[in-house]
Amino acid sequence: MGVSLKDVALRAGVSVKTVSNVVNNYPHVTTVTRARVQQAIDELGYRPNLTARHLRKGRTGILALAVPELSNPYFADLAGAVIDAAARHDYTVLLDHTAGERAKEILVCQGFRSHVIDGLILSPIELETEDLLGRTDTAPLVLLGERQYDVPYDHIAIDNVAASRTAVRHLLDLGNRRIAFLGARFESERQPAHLRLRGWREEIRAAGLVPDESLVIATDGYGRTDGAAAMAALLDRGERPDAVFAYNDLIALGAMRTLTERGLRVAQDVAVVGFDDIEEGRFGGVSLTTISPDKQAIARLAVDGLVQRLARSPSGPPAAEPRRARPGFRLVVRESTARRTP
Amino acid sequence: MGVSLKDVALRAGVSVKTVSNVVNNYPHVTTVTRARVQQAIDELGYRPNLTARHLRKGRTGILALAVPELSNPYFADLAGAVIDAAARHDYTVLLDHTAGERAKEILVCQGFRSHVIDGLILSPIELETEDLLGRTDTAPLVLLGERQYDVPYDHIAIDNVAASRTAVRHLLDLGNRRIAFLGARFESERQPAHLRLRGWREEIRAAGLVPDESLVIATDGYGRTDGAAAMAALLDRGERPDAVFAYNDLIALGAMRTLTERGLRVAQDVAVVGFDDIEEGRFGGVSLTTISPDKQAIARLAVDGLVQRLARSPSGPPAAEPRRARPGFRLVVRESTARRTP
DNA sequence: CTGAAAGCGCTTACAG
DNA sequence: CTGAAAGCGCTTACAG
Repeated sequence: MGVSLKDVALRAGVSVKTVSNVVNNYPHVTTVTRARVQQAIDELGYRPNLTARHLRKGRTGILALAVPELSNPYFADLAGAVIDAAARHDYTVLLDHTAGERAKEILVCQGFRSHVIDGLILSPIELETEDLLGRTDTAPLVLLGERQYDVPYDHIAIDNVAASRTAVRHLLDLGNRRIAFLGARFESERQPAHLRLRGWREEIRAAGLVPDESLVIATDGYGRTDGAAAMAALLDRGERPDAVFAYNDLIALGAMRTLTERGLRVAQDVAVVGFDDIEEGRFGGVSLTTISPDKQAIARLAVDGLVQRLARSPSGPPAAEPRRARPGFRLVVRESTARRTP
Repeated sequence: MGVSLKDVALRAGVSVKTVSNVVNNYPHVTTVTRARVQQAIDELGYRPNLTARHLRKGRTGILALAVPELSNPYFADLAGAVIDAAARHDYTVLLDHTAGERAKEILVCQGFRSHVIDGLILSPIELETEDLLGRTDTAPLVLLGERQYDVPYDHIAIDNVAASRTAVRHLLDLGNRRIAFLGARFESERQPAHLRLRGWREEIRAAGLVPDESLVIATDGYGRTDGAAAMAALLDRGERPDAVFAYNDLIALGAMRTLTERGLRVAQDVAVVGFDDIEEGRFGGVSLTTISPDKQAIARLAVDGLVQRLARSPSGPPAAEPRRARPGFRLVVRESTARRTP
């Protein structure tokens, strides 16, 4: 179908080697030869077959990124940042989403129909340590996010406990005492929300208070509707916190919606802090105070780590020892925690 | 590095052909042979090299999707839907974003470092007809969205004029007469917002009114900040519309933020309608009335079209004649256009 | 039902 | 500075 190196070589009256040299911009090709080859390329409309090149070189130039949901703006933004970071190294990104389901996460880890990728960046939710230990795919893997694993893979995550403590301290400084925590799946040590809940507990204790576990509400998922339902459940139980710290912005935004519907004023009646700093939080009726992780740094660290490993041993088992990177975060104060006017 | 078919064949004491047959689940392999081969595969941990398979078959199993921005929830949701639709056909998705810049869109069209893909789905903003006519890449292409081109490629878009008219009629039915239009790049016939602006004009005329062009505001981009700025500009000019129809939800949400900041009540003072039906619109302080395009259908039509073409002529020039598909849409009425209590 | 061999389009030592 | 040839790992007519 396509035009091959051989066709170009034939037309230019040189060997394929020479054409290859021209295509790959190798030095040491006579100007005149180069011109002749280039002309043949143009006339024939030759385009190199990357698949063949990949087969030969053992690399594809493709990185995969798997996140729970693209519909969560945090992950959509992260994906954009990863695509940009990858482009800087001439890599292209294959995107997948797992819905946060263990089976799908395992599939992705195992290189499911993806022997085509050079490396993988995964943001897991339900994946277990054993799934990772049983991994047979040889492409380098970088883990993202709050989950903790004892496995020999690079791991990139902000300090979730410290970030949560910062958020809770802000709420305490404002005079709040009954601070609710809204989040999903924090039962076990290893689960996603665990570290943020721990930050909530630690900071409340550090203030000399006793964490009120009845103010901890488990959401079903990580979306706006989950936050709205959790807030409603809390209020229905007759609890009336003076502040809410949510696992993420989406849950916080859902909670704010419920507060408004119930006639409670965000900030004045109930202060709210989220986590992620998605742009949406800045544009609601009341803008949202939140923890802003450095997404650019996360994307860059993930991609750079992969690229480095790839340069060292193309698709081999972890050569260098696994790294844990800690990108930064900051608290962004907005209207949802405006100081109450007494 | 990896284990090849040959290694497995050697171990199982059969030819590579037989191993290939087993791997590909071809019938006509003795149960005993199959078992022996399978055992060798397991022992060696053999994983087929997809790149080699691709080279041989001339197909990669990868579809590319290029959207303007992943940070726009509409496109993030669309990307998710495309990934799911592709998975149903055993295709995987390479994602790229163009920032709506012509140069980047051309690059994507030309198969920029992407001879690895079987087909391309592109949602263009600035791309011109000539860019498309000059396309040399042979991978089938499906165009998405409002832009109109006279080119031999599949095009999938809802009826933007009809959708806009529906939105404006809703506003008129509510008794609004001064309806502003907020959108980007609608100057030329071919530009993205042109059809939606046309719908605004047509419906106002159909109501026996004269479209007031001073209520048409060009935004810089398609985001929340652009909508907020456009609304502010309009109010600063002393105009006080009784309704706003925005090119998309993000612009509408930004406009709503400005209205609130200026002490105007959304719905009671100024009704607002957006376009896209992103989830965020349902959770603001005031939920947003919007046009909801059938994203699932759009994704399905795009992927199915590509897959069909691929089945026919793997990466050849458009064999079948180009199709224009028209997925549906509906108006979703929410609080931002609640009937005014007189 | 299975084997030997060619070839997908490229890169890369190895010669000259 | 350029050529002839092997080989990346697979699939697929062609035989048997």
